[in-house]
Amino acid sequence: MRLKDQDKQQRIKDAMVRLILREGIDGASVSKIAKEAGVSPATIYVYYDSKEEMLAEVFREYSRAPYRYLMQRVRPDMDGDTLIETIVRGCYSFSREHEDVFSFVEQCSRCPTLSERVSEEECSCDILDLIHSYQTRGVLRTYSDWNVGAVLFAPVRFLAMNRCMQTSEEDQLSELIRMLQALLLY
Amino acid sequence: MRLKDQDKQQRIKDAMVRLILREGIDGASVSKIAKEAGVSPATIYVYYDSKEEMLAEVFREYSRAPYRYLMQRVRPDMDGDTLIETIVRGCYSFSREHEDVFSFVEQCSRCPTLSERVSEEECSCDILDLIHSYQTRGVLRTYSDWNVGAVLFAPVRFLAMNRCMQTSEEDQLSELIRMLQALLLY
Amino acid sequence: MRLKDQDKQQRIKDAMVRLILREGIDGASVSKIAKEAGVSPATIYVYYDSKEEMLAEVFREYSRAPYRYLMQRVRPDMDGDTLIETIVRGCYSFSREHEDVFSFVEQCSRCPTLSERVSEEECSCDILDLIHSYQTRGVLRTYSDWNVGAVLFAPVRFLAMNRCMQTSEEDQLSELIRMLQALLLY
Amino acid sequence: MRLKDQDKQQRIKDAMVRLILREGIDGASVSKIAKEAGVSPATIYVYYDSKEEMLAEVFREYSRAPYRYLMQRVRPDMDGDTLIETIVRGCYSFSREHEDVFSFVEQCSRCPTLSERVSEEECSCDILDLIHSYQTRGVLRTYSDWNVGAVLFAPVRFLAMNRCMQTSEEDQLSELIRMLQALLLY
DNA sequence: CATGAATGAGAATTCATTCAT
DNA sequence: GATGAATGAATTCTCATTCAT
Repeated sequence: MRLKDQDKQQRIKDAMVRLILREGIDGASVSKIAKEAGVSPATIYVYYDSKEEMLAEVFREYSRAPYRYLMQRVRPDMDGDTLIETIVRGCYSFSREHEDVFSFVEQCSRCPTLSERVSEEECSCDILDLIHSYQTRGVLRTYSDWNVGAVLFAPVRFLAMNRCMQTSEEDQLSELIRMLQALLLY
Repeated sequence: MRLKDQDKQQRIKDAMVRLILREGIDGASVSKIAKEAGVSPATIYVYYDSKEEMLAEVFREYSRAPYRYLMQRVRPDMDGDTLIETIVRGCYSFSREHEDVFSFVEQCSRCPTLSERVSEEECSCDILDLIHSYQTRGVLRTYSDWNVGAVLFAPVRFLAMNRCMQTSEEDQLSELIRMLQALLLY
Repeated sequence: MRLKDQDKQQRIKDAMVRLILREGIDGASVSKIAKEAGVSPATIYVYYDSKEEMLAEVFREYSRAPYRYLMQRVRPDMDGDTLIETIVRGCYSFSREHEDVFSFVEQCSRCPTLSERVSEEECSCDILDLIHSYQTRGVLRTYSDWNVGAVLFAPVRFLAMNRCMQTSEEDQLSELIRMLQALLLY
Repeated sequence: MRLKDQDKQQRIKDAMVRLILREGIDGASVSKIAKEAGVSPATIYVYYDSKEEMLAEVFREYSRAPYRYLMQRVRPDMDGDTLIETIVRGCYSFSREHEDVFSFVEQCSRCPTLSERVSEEECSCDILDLIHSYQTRGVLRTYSDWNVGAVLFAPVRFLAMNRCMQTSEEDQLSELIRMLQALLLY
C-alpha cells in the first residue's frame, strides 16, 4: 500500500517534469499531467494542495537533484584538477541523463513566482562545503561562494542549454574544464 | 483608414514584458497584457497572429537587446582589461536597467517551445566578432566561441538572477571581473 | 466518483435541437445550448470533444429518428395503398410532433461539413427493405431505391418545410398520397 | 465607376456563396467573406447594412436563380414529355453548374430565421404559370400547385444533394423523368 | 485512497461592426 | 466609395479545483 502510493506520487512528478520539458511550464496543466501520469486529476489533489504548491514543492526537491548527482561523483580526496573536471562533466552528464529534470529546474528557476521560494545557496551547500575545504587546504583559490558557483555551474549549463555546438561536445567540455582549472586552481 | 499605431504595438510589447517579469510566463494571458497595455484584447490580434507568435516575435527581437546594449558601451580601441570589465558590468547593468526585458529573455530562452526558434549565436555575433579581433591581436586567449560566451555571459547573468548576494554587488562584480580578466587575457 | 448523468446528456441534446429550431444552426452557440440545458458550458465538453463533434454525433443519431418513427407505424401485412399512406402521413406527422428534430436534421443534412458524415442510405435502410419486399411481391413497381426514396420522402418534407399551404393540410396530404399511390402501385 | 461598384458587389456575393458551400452557413464570417472577395470588411457595409440583411437579400435574389435557369430552357410549345424532362434535367444541371448557389439556397431555405423571409411560391411562379397553361390545355393532370412543385422539384434536388448514386447519374435521372411523366401527364 | 463528473472562472481567439482617414 | 485599424461582445474551449461515490 505504502509503495503503491509512493509510486503514484512519483508518477505524478515524472509526468509533470516530462510534460514541462515537452511543452514548457505554461503547457503543463493539471489534467494533462494527470493523463500523462495515468491518474485522475483529483488524485493529484490527494498529494498536493494546489498546482502552485505542487510546482513549488517538486521544484524545491528537484533543485537539489543536480547537486546530489554531483555529490555522488566527487570524493574529498580527489586532487583539484579532478574535482573540477568531475564537477563540470557531472553537470553536463546530468543535463543529458535527466533532460527533463534539468529543463524543469532551469525553467522554474527563471520564473519569478517560483524562484523566490528556493534559494540556490541551500541547494549547492554541500558542494560549497567541499569547495571550502579545498580552499582551506590551499588547492583552490579563494573567491566568494557566489562567484565560484557562478563560474563552475553557469557556463556548463549554458552549453547544455544550447545543444548545437560547433565542435564536438567532448572537445568543448574539455576546453571549458581546462579553463576553469586554470582559473580556480593555484 | 487609420494607420497602424506604432506606439500601440510598443505598448503591447512593454506590457507583455512587464507582466512576465511580475507573474512569470504562464501568468501572462492575452487579456492581462491587453489591460496592462490599455488596449482591447482584439487589438493584439491586429499586430500578432497568435499569442505564441507574439511571444516568439518579441523574444526574437529582445534577444538581441542585451548585446546591442553592450555594443554601445564597448569600443574597439579599449584595452583587454577594460573590454572584459565593460562587458561584465554592461551585462549586469542591463539586467538592472531593463529588468523586465532581462527576465523575459531569460524565461523565454529556457522554454523549449520558444528557445528553438532563436539561436544564441546570431544574437551575440557582433560581440563575438569584436572578441575575435582581440584574439587575433593576441590580447585575448583563443578559446572556442561557445566557451568564451559561456564564461563571459553566463556567470554574470547567474549573479543577476540571484539578487541576494552576500557581499555588496560592487565587490561581487569586481571579483568576477578580475577572475575573467585572469582567465581570458594573456 | 459521480456517474455520467444520462439525463444530463439528453438535456444537452434537447437544448441544442430546440435552439437550432429557433435560431438556426449558426445561432446555436455552446453557451446558449448550455444555458438552455441548464448546465455549465464546460459540462458539454464532458460529453463531447468539440461543438463540431457534438453536432455530428447528434445529427448521426437523429438522422435515423424519422425512419424509426415510420417503422413503428408500418406493418408488413399492410396493403400497398395503406403502406404509402402510412409512410407519407408518418413523415408529415413526425415533422409536426418533432418539429425541432425535423428542422435540426433538415438543416444539418444541408450543411456540407456535416452531411458528408451521415449517409441517407444507412438511415432509411429498414424502410427500403420493407419496400423491397413489396416490390418482390409485385405490389410496388420496381424503381431504384434512390428514386423511390426521393419521391416518397422529399415531397412530403418539402410540404412540411413550407407550412403555409393554400388548401387545408389534410387535402394537400391526401392528394399527395393519391399521387404517389398511382405512381408506385401496380 | 458604376461598373466597378457592380463588380465589387458581385464579388462579395460570389465570395459569400462560395464560402458557404465550403464551410457551411455558420462558417461564413464577414471577414472571411471580405478576404475571399478581395475587399475590406468595411466595404461590405457600403453595400449592406448588416450581415443578416446581406444574407437575406442575397438569399432572396438567388432563390429565384434556379427557376430563372429553368425558364430559359423551357418553351411554351414543348410537348408534355419534353417539358417534364427539361424541368427535371434543368434542376439537376443547375445544381451541378451552380453548385455554390444551389447549396447556398438549400442551406438558407432550411434556416428558420431566413426562410420565413422568402416564400417558395413567389420564386417558382413563372414556372407554375407555365404549368397552369399545360393543365388548362389538358396536357398535365390537375393537382394543386404545391403538390406539383413538390414532386417536380423536391425529388431531383434530393438526388442532387446525395451525390453518390448507385447507378449512373444518367440512368437515375431518366428513370425519375419517366416516373414523373407517368404521374403528371394524361 | 482514488476517482471521473461537474463547474465557475478564465483562457485564446473571432465576430460583426464602426471609425478616422 | 473604400479602407485597414480598432474594439466590445461573444465565440469555442481549457483550467484548476471540488464533489459525490
